[in-house]
Amino acid sequence: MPKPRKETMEENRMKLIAAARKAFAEKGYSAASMDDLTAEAGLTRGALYHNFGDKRGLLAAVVEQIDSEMAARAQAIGTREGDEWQAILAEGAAYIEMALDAEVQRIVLLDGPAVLGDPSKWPSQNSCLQVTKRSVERLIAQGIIKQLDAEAAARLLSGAALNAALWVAASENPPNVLPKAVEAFRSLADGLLSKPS
Amino acid sequence: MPKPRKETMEENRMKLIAAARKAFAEKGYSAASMDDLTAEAGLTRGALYHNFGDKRGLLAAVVEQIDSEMAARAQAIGTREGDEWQAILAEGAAYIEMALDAEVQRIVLLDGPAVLGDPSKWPSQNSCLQVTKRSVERLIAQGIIKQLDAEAAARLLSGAALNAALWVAASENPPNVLPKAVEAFRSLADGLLSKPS
DNA sequence: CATTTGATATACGACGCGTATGTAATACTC
DNA sequence: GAGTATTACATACGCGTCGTATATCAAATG
Repeated sequence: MPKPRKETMEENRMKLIAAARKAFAEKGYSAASMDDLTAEAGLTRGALYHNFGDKRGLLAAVVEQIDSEMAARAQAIGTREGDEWQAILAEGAAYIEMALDAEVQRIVLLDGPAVLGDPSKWPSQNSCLQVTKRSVERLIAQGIIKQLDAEAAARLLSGAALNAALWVAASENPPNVLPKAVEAFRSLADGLLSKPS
Repeated sequence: MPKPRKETMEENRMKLIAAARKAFAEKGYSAASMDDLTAEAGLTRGALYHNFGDKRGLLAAVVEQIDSEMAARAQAIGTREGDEWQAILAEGAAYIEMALDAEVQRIVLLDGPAVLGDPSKWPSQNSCLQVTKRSVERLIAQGIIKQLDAEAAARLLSGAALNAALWVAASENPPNVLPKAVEAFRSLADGLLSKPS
């Protein structure tokens, strides 16, 4: 009773991605060795090149996984809120907190853009951005925020949030400055409102 | 009459930095070869390692140069404006436009953070951030914007601006989306005002 | 059961970084 | 001003890594 082939291949893909997540987060993309990384997963570079093409392909797969996890989490947090405006604020705060995780920071915020280019061109299309863009579009339709380009507004919001997170994480005492960052973010976001509160 | 030593050394430093700017901008940091780069400057890796320690050191020097150029330009643009609030808006727009330059983008926005870490920990202390932080502090003192943490607000503003630029640059038709980004940035910034206009 | 497909392993070549050592010219010291 | 020390830069080497080309071996297929 041999194991079906598709199955083991998918297992291997997951093992490689998992090992890559760890290696990329700990050593950074460029310092992570593919030999070490694949050995950690009990495989060799052969499997890696067959599945992902090259090192960049592997990074793209890892980024996509993390990005979609973040988007799902942000959306879940957003939909818990009563109104749509509170939802987008909560999403933003959630991004800031998620980006405090070293894995997210190193892989998605630092190495990702440097190696893969701007998030708007990623294969995964950057789920996080998609989510906030949808939120912005709904808020514009409802007349709650100004008639801006939805993509621009989403991009600025997310950029502000993620940069805030980088700043918090690099600070001496992250738990201490995190609330300041969130407060500043919420203030900034208020600027999008058509009727400022 | 031999040339003074300090002088030729400074010349060589500048030649290396200039060559590095070009190479890093064109090929990206990791793909830029130090052998090629130094040859372009009429030197060898010996000079490079003596002057900058390692490849990262060279990147740090390049980043510092570009960053200070950007800060000077932004400040010049800011002081042309009548009141302080208009000044900071103009600075933000200036950052967006400056970040459309491939050199700035590739070196300062992408490779810089990935290789050197968060800008707040750069040796140059990131002159751009310093400039906007000062502006924010003055505006807070004047009661024009809310009583937020100046560093947080500066960081968010700059993050929004620079992310906007990345988005614009990656778009199909940059000249077309640039005004949208600037408009969105100005709206966002309004959120910092203590008395929204 | 024979054959083919394809997923993974192995072997190879090339390149780039960092360091250790060499060299020559300038800057000190008496 | 001659001898020495300093040091800016060049050269040579070793190590590690990536990407590809080839080999192997198990599973799918007829």
